[in-house]
Order: sequence, then C-alpha cells, then structure tokens
Amino acid sequence: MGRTQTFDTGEVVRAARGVFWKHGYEAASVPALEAATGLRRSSIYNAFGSKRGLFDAAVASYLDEIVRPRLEPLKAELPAPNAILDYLHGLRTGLEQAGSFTSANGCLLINTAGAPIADDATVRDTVAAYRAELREAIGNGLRRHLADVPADQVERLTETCTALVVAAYALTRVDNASALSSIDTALDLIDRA
Amino acid sequence: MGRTQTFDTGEVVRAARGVFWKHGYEAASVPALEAATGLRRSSIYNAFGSKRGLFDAAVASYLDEIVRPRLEPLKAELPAPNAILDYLHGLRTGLEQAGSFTSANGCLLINTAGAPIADDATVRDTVAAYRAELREAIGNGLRRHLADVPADQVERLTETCTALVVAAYALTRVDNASALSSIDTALDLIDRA
DNA sequence: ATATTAGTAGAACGATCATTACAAAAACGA
DNA sequence: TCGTTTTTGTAATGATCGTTCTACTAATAT
Repeated sequence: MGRTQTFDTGEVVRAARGVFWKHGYEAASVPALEAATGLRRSSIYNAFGSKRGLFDAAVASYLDEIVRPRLEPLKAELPAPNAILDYLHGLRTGLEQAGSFTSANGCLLINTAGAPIADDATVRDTVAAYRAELREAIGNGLRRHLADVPADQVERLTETCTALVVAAYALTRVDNASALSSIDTALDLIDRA
Repeated sequence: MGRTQTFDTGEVVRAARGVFWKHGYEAASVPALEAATGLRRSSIYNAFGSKRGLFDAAVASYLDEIVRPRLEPLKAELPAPNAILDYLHGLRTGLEQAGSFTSANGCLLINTAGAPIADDATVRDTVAAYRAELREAIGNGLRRHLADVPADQVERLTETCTALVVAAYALTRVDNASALSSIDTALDLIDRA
C-alpha cells in the first residue's frame, strides 16, 4: 500500500474544533484552519472532503470528548445523590474562570445553534439531540437527588433547569454575569424543592 | 442648496434593521441591504458612509422604536404595581407567536452580542448600556411590585430576572422551549417572593 | 435660466472566500 | 529497488464580499 497518514486525525480535529468554537462556522476561514491544524488546504480537503466535513468531525469530537464525559455521572443507572449539584457547581466554577477557553467560548453546539449554519437541517437535528441528551441527564440526576419529591414537580424542575443550563451556555459569550445568575437560579430552585 | 433627499431615512433604516436583525451584521450582505431598502449602493454609502454606519443607525432606531417603548411603563417614576408582570407576560406571549418577526429573531442587540461584530469596543459598550437600562427598568418595576419585600432580596431578584430576560432573548433563535422556560422561571420567582 | 449641490445608477476594484487541479515528494508493500 | 498510493505544496478558479469611482440626473438658490 501507499504512504500512511502522517498527522494525528484526533489532534487535527481538536485544533480545528478550537477555531470553530471560538469564531463560529462561517467566520472560521480555511487559512485559519490551516494555521491551527498545521495542515495545508489539500490535506484538509483530502482528509475531510470540505470545510463542512471538518466541522462535522469537530462537532462529533466535541460531543465525545467534552460533552459526554461531563454528563457521565448523571447518566449512570443510579447516579450519586448529589451528582446534579456537582454538575452545576462544576459549570459555575468553570464560568468563573474567565481565562478558561471553555468558559469564555461557551458551548460549541449552542453557539452554532444561533448562527447561520443552524439553518442546515442536519445541524438543527444535532443540536436538538444534544438538548434532549442534556435534559435526560439532568432529569436523571434530579430524580435521584429529589427522590421524595412528587414526580410531576421534578419533571417541571427538569425542564426549568435544562433551560437555565442552556441559557448559561448561550450567555457566556454575551454576558458572563447573566450566565452565572442562570446557574445560581437553578441551584436555588433545586435547594427550595 | 442642491437637491433634497427623496427617500425616507427612517423607513430605510427600518428596512435595513430587519435584515441585520434576521441575519446578523456579517451575514447581512450589501446586495441584501439594497434589496430591502430599495436603495443602490451609492445612495447607501452616500447617506450612511458604510455598512457599519447603516448598522449603527439600525441599532439606534432599534433602541428608540422597539426597546424603549416596551420599557416605558417600567421606567416611570412610580410604575404601576403590576407593570413588571405585564412586561414579562408580554414577552411570553410574544415568544409564543412563532410567526412574529420579533419573537422569531430575538433581540437585535443580544444577537449581535454573540456575533463577531461584538469584538468592536463601541458595540460592546452599546450592549452593556442596553443591559444596564434593562436591569434598571426591571429593578424599578420589581421594587414597586414587591414594596414590602426587603431591599436586598429585591436587588438579588432584579439581577436574576434580568439574567432570565436576557437568556430568553438569547435563546429565541436557539431553542424556543428554553426561552419560554426562562420567562416562566422569572414569573415563578416573583410569585414566590 | 443658470449655477450649485446632492442623489442616483452601474461598473469596476481589490480582497477574501471555499474549493479544485496538478505536479512533486514521501512512505509503504513487494 | 520499484511501483503504488497518498500526502503535500502551490497555483488557479469562480464567487462574493465591502467599498470606491465616474458619469448622469434631478432639485434647489440665486
């Protein structure tokens, strides 16, 4: 067979992911992606087909390497009683570290959901699936934490908390103070339930 | 003196505002602005200097014609006791009307706050001033509505409600269900206070 | 009426965009 | 070592971006 790939695909996708994350799909220029990945146009197009292909790979890697690990504790068959609180506190401290890349740039998926690329049906589906996954995890954590609270009340609280978490992510790039307030509100509501 | 302007500036700005509102600053192309305003490039550049100049005019008109009228009842010296509830309910029903332009496209300023144009210092300042104005109005309405609630508690609630309103706007283009949830949470928190 | 001023129309500019084409170089299997 | 396969480097493509230039038209003041 011929020559084997010299670059590490995972690493390249991670580098590209950072560019998409920071600037959004449309503002992430191919030259910028070249600089970040260290690859030339030809290699990128050969490996991923298009800018869009690279973006899809970046989103997949985002879900696998960033989102799912963070939700892991909540998705367990029987989560720890305070897993939901740990999750929210983790989010909060993340938001407080202004220097952190993740906190400064919010969530890749929610960022793209508000951008022109979101007109694409596939992207819409991905974002919707992500929100459902988030909601399911939060619901699971809440049911465990509030075992003695009526189910329908927990259900409503799940919806609210999901909205607040999504809001916090949506707000990180807009107004960090509001983002923190969203998380605090969620914690407060759980505390009172 | 020479010829006088034949088009109505206010109307042109409103038309351009719609394009910026829907597509964002960077995705609003000059041809699209020409089509919406009915003006040619030359007239636009003659009247507003640049695409950015037209955008600034659009933002100013947005504040004057959309934002401030809506906040008016809250900014009065002594607002109606339920002015804050009316405001939030108005927001909510707006969000429910999926066909409405305003609801479908959220808030022009908050949309731009999450876009690349937000790197511009002037735009940042405008957005920050807008948030302060919103917060002040909400605080005024809450103080009147919750006259017998401790001041520091009202203060905290003001911060939270402002965050939730900003979140609702930020979410309209991302996830309408979350946006509605944000408003409901605000109403719920006021109800409990 | 005439000179002046400003609005209008449309072409043209340079820059940048994503993408493709093509030739040279490099690494594998045999 | 040789042929194959893929990567790589560079150039070129066509489209679109925001902006500018120039000629022309229209309306006002004298």
